[in-house]
Amino acid sequence: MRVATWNINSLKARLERVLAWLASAEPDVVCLQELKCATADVPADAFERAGYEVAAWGTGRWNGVAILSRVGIADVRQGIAAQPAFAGETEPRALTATCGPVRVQTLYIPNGRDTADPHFPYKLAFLQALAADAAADAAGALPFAAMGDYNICPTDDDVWDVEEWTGTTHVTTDERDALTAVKAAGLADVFPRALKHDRPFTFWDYRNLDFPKNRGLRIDLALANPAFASAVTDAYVDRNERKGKGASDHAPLVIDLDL
DNA sequence: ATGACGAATAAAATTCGA
Repeated sequence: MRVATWNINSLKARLERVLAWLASAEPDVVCLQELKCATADVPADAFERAGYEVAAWGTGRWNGVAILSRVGIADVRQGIAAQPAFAGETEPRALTATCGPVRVQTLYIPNGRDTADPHFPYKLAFLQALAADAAADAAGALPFAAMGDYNICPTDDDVWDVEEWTGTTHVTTDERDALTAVKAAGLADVFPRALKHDRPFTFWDYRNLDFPKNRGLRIDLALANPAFASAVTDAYVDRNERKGKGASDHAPLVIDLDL
């Protein structure tokens, strides 16, 4: 089966591209992030016509996550245990569901904004809660992967130019340590292959010709438990989806499984 | 082909993203 994760940067703006990609890539399960719409505004009928059931959680103009599946959706869980709030709100950043033979979690980890911004400790607290939340599924018998936009470059190789990113979020030791703690729950980074160039970046800023110049980051990750990781037959970043008018600034991470 | 940012909200300018 084929599983994918993709930060689409607005479902409303991306719907036609997402539907076209579903038809061409034929994934069985897709974890989406940054819907930027409320749950009630998710066009479930359009996905159903394409053969997918939908579990979604959105509150409005920011954040929002969903899981699409053509192999069933069961045991849906909204948010993570002890999820920290920001500005008094529990934001729509996580959904977990069982889809056929796998259990998946779609994640939109807080950006952090700036190391001096309150959003930064919020990001670290979210990751700390995630490490505890993931432990049970990680140790479970079902193949499980916590995938999505982690907003962290795990290593310097995951940044197009480390010098340019010195002192910014996404590359700090605090964030990388927090990510390591999530992995310590029993999850491994499913490292994808790049379709072009040497490194499998998943995000390129809209500005400054970053995509044509391959100034990218690898921040969209799939952290898998042993049962999931051992079933992986291929993983790649579909950078073709970053091309053209109306593209998201993220490309899908696609994982094929012998399941 | 991949081209100097894009989306939501709201109605011009601001916020957010990474």
